[in-house]
Amino acid sequence: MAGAFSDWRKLPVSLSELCINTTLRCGQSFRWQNIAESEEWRCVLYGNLLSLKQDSQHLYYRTSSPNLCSSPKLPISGTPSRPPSDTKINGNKDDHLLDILKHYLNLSSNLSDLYAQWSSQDPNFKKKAAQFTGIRILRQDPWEALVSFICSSNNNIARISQMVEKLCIHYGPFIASVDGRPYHDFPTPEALAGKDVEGNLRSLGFGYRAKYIYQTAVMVSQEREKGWLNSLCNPEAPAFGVEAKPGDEMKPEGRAGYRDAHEKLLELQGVGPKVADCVSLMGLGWGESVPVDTHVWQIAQRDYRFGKGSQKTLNKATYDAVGNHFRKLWGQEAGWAHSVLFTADLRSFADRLAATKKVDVAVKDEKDEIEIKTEVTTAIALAPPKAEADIKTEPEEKPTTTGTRGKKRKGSTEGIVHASQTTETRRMSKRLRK
DNA sequence: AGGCTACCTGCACT
DNA sequence: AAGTGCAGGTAGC
Repeated sequence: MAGAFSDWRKLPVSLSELCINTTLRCGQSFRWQNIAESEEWRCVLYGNLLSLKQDSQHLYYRTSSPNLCSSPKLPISGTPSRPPSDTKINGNKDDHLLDILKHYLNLSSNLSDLYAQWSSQDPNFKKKAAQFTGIRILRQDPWEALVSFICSSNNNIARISQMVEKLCIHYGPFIASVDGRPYHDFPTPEALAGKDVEGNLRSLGFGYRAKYIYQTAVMVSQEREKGWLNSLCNPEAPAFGVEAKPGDEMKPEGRAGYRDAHEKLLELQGVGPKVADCVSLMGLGWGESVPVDTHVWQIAQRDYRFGKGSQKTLNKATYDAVGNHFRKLWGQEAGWAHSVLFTADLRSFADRLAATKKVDVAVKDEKDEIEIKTEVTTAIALAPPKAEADIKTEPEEKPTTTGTRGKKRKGSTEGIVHASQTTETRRMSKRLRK
């Protein structure tokens, strides 16, 4: 199977700037597949089968070799901004891959600085974020984000992922096959607007979302201008391959472009305020978008004194009030901060909070820069439940990491075992230690 | 305008 | 072993 891929290339990134093990499975993208044996993550991006893994200093990436996936693939039509994936055979395929990665992983901004800023404004964020560093908002394809989050309504992450996988297999272009497993890209709006799509999706287990997806695909592919969805992007964070332009000024309810995108998304079937905000944040690059779902509403009530007095229920007014509050508290990238707290609240990450024994955070000023020292001490593994002897645990990932094994809940073993991997002790930079 | 309720499905939990 | 509740909501009264 290694033969199907190019050699690993690496990019220097610290775990506090990016933690793929958290970012790729915290409910942003539903398409990344974890390969347990090789500790890598796979997904098709812009027609390329991409593979990622990470250690404390580097992000490693590779792609499936083009000469090995010889089957003629159809051109992806209908998505104008999607750049051709297999141009420049002898050109810089590696550079192209790196461009995709930097864009998708949104690597241009300094996450440590953002965490420091959010922490200084909000004690609750500071407390929760210590165990959840390196969470980055991905810049996903807007259409994929739209369909994925239509699927997400009244649903759980595991099934959303299954549904997105089915969309790709049944309606997305085939890209490559590895270990007998086919990898497809995400389907175009045209593909999902075809005949019998609604009925087929229903029989594939999509439930009432089948109609929403079909109707939205028809609207986007037939009742809107080509490139309409991408035109709703934040001009400072445009679709892949499009040049960035300056945006407008921030306001309490968000920038004008964000409000406009939100309003237009609401016209689509199956898209309410929450889904519109998810698409705005993760697909259109509007950092101030704060999706308020059941989790966030609970967080707002529990930690930010919402839900009292007149605003008992989560209606339109309360929804906007929560978003405005977090924008005021966290600033222009409030949606990023929101995502960190959302992840900390996910059940599949619950062991990370339970296992954490002590957290020390020190912030120090050095000229213009702010350095953060974060030290997270994790409890030694709790005794695994009885029938667990044969459950595979990952080999020691790093010599510096204490061998923890997540407290296991009944059932979902895999998520928990993986969750504890990312909790580890980090040291400040040498520079600061002097 | 704001507050219900039905809606598909699979899985954890009783 | 069948039954219940819930999961990153939305549309339509």
